[in-house]
Order: sequence, then structure tokens, then C-alpha cells
Amino acid sequence: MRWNKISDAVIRRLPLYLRVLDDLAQESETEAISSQELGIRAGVGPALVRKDLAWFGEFGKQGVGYEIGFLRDELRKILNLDSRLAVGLVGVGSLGVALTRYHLKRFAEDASFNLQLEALFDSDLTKIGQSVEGVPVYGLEDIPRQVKEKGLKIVIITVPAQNAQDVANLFIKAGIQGILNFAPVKLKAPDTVHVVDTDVSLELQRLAYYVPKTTNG
Amino acid sequence: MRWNKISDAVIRRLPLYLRVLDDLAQESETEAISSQELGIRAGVGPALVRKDLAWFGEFGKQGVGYEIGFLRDELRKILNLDSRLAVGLVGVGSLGVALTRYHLKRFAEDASFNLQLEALFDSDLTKIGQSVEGVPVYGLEDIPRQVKEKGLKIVIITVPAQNAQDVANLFIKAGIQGILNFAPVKLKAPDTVHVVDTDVSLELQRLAYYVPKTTNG
DNA sequence: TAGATTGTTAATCGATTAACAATC
DNA sequence: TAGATTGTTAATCGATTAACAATC
Repeated sequence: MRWNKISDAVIRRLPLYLRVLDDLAQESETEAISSQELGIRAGVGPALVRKDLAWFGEFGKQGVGYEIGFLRDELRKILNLDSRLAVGLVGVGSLGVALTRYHLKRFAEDASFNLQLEALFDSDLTKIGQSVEGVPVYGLEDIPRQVKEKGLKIVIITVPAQNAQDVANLFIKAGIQGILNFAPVKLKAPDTVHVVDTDVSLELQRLAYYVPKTTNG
Repeated sequence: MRWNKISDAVIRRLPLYLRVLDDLAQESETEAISSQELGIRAGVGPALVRKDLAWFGEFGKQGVGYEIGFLRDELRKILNLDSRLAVGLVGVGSLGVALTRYHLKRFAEDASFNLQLEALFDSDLTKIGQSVEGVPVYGLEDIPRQVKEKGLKIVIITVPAQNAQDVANLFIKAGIQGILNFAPVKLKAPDTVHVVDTDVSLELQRLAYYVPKTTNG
């Protein structure tokens, strides 16, 4: 399924709805949820919830709301999370290792978390050939082969800023489709490759703005 | 300085501009930069750059542009980054340790990175009393005292989801002003406390939407 | 049937872009 | 002076909210 040009603002709320539905499916007995309630739990207005969902189909029933299990399955399909998606990670430093652990834990605990971390990459010869939590570490020269063999679609980049563009290029050339970038640089990529940036320092600096400056010891 | 109600969309671009100016101050000889060039480097339109900056004052010169060193200093002041800001972190797991290392490295390398990580917190008795890269680990019962003594203004939360709201409450009670939350939950906090969320799984799931599903082995 | 809640259209709100006089 | 670029106002674009007929 592919819909033409749905706004990124909409897409970034879908995983939020999905999380609420996942929680709900466990904790509660209820079969259906209203846009009102779903909105409250996701931190979004009820009209916006309905509008977001309506882009993809008619999932609700008037007077009743949305059937939780059904809507969850539909959202999974929309987000391409209904089947396994192979993910790689490059930069096996402490952040890379932390994300690997986090990711595997999530994958083990949540049966429907279909993003599977299958290969790690690093340029450090002492790391190549080792494995982290059971995931093998390859050298950068193995990127084309591994991307192809394992069918990697997404790569998480946790290398230093000065190397980020270079390794990104290697993965783009190898045919990767999505990049989750933790390096503090604006990556250049063709339109066919989707880049999402996560920059901790930027977020912290933003937060600093909101901290009233009352000088103290 | 305090300006009334400037949009968050504006604030989140300021650290981006600041980073461009920091890079520029090092690499280049040029004294001034136009909104055009600054925009290209930050990935923002030139008119928007001018409008964003104009909220805070008149920093440019017609026909010339913005003096790099001057604008950088002004942005630092606006973002409260011109003086030391004490930061804490709770949840000394692998992500917490990784962020600690990352943070300290940044602090050591960049003289103007004034966000100083001063205290770690955890509930694990085997971790309390230890230190990570020279930063001491305290128990949760020490939160009020340490927040006060060290003047902690911001806390980074890297605890499991089910504990996040509880530890957040402890810090809010102790008088923290900002929270950078890595736990996958929507934290409830009073309006006086600013919360920024960073959720890796959410970002990955969002990325999955953009990955065309061509099933392969 | 009466009450509730959807999907959707129209109204509002806010953010970005275009345009240009002022001026370095 | 001539050329470039700012700060700002007006125009446009896009996203959210309000309202309500349709209907479960």
C-alpha cells in the first residue's frame, strides 16, 4: 500500500497511536477506544486523531469508536511493521552498544516489534569479527555484501561527526533506504533515502532556553 | 533577557544556527555570513533565518550580513549557554553511561559547551557510591540534596519506562526546570518544567513508513 | 429510539515565503 | 555611487480545530 504524499506531521504521530494501542491491548479489557480517549493518551486533539486515521481508510464505527486490535493491526500495516525489517548499525562505540542492547531487549520483549538488528559495522580491527549481544561486527568493506545478503533496509549511524557522511555514502551506495542519524551533522542524501536526525546536544541546548537563569552557587 | 512566547519552532532552529556558526568560526577566515549562506548550511530558507533572528534583536548589517563571532555570542546568550548550566542524569544503564561519555567528551572538546554533567543517579546499590568517568553516582534518596547543592537545572532520564514518571516526580519536586526524557512514555509535568522527548523506537518506526516494502530473502 | 462518535467540510490558526524599502 | 543584504510587512501555504450530518 502506498498513499501519495501524506504529511510528515501525520506520519510522526502514527507510532504514537500505535504505542497507546499496544499498551491498551495489554492492560485493559475494553474492545474499542474513542478518538477522544486515544487523543488524551497520545497527547493530541480528538479531531486530529480522526483526521490522521482518515487519510488511510475508515477504521472506526460511529457511536462506538475504534476496535483496538483491529486499528493496531492496520497501523502496523501502514507503517510497514507487519513483517520483519532488517536493520544495521555502524559505529560500535558506547552509544552503538547501548542502542544495540536497547534494541534487542525491545525485540525480545515485544513480539510485534519487527525491526530486527542483524549486523553491526565498525572500522576498528579489534572489534571486527567480534559480536555484541550476539550480533556480529563487520568491517566497512563488508557493507555492500551484508546489506544485500541480510536485506538491510535501515541503518543507525553512531560514528563520530567527521566520519558520518562517508559511512552514510557507503550505505546509500549499497542500497539502504532509511538512515537514523545520531551524529551531529546534516547528512546529504538523495531523495530516495529518508534521513531522520537525532541530536542529543541540540535537544539539550534547546532545553537550556527554557531554563530561567537564576544564577546560584 | 526574556522574550514573551516565542514559538518552539523558532527555538529549535537556534541551536542549529549556533552549530553552523561554531563550525564556521573554526574552519573559515570570513568575518560575516549572509542569511542565504547560513540558511543553506542549516537547511532553512534565508527569509526564515532573518525572521528567526529578528525576534531577538537586530544582529545584521545591510549589504554585509551577520558578523560570525558576534552572532554566535548573541545566540549563546539567548539560549542561556553563556554560563555554566548544571545537568544530572538518572538511570546508569548502558544508555546512561553512553550519554555520560558522549557528554563529557563534548564538554572537554568544546570550550563553549556549558552544559556540565555533575551528578548521576540510580537505584542500584552496587552502582551508588561508584563513579562513571569521574562523575559520582548517587541514590534516589539524594536527589533533593544534590539538586540543591549542585544547582542542577536539567535532568536526563534514561530509566526503564515503568519507572520514568516516578523519578521525574522526584526531580520535579526537587525543583528541576527541564527534562530530557529517553524513556518511551509521555511524562506528566507542570507547565513550569519543560520536557523534551527523545524516543528511538518511535523514530525507527517512523522511518519504517518510508521504506518501500519489496519483500526479499 | 436515544446517545455517542465517526468521517469530513469549513473556519481558524500559525508558520513559512515573497517582496521590498531602508541602508550599509 | 552601485551592489548587496538586512528587517519587516503582506501574501501564501499548511496544519489544526470546530462543527455537524451520517450512522452505528
